[in-house]
Amino acid sequence: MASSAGVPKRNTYRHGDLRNALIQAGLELTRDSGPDAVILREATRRAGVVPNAAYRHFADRRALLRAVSQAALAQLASAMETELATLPAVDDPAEYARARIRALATGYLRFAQTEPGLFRAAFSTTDMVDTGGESAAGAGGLTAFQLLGTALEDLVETGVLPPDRRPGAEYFVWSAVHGLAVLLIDGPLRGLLPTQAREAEQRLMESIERGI
Amino acid sequence: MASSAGVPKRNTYRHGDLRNALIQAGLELTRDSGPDAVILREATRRAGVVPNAAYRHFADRRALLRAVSQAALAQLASAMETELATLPAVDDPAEYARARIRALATGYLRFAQTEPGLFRAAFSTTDMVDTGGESAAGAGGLTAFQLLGTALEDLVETGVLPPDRRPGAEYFVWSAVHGLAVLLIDGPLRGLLPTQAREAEQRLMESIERGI
DNA sequence: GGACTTTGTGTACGATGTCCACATTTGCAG
DNA sequence: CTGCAAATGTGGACATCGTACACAAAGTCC
Repeated sequence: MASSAGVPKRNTYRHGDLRNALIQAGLELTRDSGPDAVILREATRRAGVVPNAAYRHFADRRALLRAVSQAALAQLASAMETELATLPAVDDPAEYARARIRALATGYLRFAQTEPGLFRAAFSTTDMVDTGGESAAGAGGLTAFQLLGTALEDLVETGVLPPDRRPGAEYFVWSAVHGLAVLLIDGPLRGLLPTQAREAEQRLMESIERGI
Repeated sequence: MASSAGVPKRNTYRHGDLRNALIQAGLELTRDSGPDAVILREATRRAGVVPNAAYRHFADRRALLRAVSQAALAQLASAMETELATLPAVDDPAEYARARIRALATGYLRFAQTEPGLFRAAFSTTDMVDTGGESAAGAGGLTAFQLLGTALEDLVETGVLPPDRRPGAEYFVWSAVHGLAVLLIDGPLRGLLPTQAREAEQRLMESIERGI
């Protein structure tokens, strides 16, 4: 019932790119619900391979989940980069730096709400030591945190953020944005109308700018 | 291996308080890791009852998990109340109102770090419609959000928070605190030394006060 | 062209969630 | 009281999952 012979039935004994196929399948699985939906057997099924084949590429289910998580983090980073790219040029460098922060936050929140399953997966694994690992980076080669970091750096250089308030700033910004994202998709703010969600986002970003 | 006859072996046919026993067992299970550890069969085992008995009290595993989640939310609220209670009296009502907010945040963060498993469980269930349900309230009868709400109310009354900034304020405060909690126990900030965690908390609370 | 390594297969086991039929007890109507 | 329905617990069964172990096929390298 889960898989109805939708697999191309490879004729080579080797799959060729199983590891990636499994991660891809994992992404699909997590997409419409969350990391719990990443079933090892189902992933191998979709890759047209016997369950145990997965163990040639991942130590166990959790290892697969970690890889999927990395891929999801990369997508998050890409979403943020994309949002950055839409920024129109602004004369005032200070204002531009501020706009970049807002854009990053918007990209983060947008991604969380558009792809809650992937977002959950991205932050699921308790033992993800490497949110900074290169496999978590977006197309531009930077991870979500590095993106935020450089934006904060610019904020300091343009004189918007006093240097003595720079240390720890990412903790605050990131916490606020991440917190809202989580509350919106899993927490008690889930079920807010899109309009209300936007209001909350606006309100949050104002407070971030004021509080940073 | 999991359960080694540690159950009092009831002699009555009826358990008497199975529903509660199951929730209690669920809390124990979730305590040292998270909601995934809430195994229905294991819970019944600990209650000294056959697996299917659970279905007389819960529709399925997820229903049990919801109940456990509510209980965890209640513990969170209690932790916050406790933190509130430790506040020494202060003359300045404005300063006192501010201190209450800080205390609530501290209680929230402390609970998350002391009992990460319970904290995860509290916010695990995707369909928790009732974070405001009475079963989620602490000893004082208020839920975590109600506690925050009344504190914000006081902030307005004492003139600290301009009334026009009141709407949506809880989204911001809560997001920031919740976000840090999550990042600290699951996210990339996990593994921060306790001292560093405290610093991050301090920094966050300053920014919250500034940004609110 | 053979030996070694990598990758996929087959079979099997224990554990879990849940279903269905049955057993025991409680509580209430008469 | 008595008897019967509702509530609660038991037993057995099934599909599914993660994973272990032994084996098979296909690359790789001398």
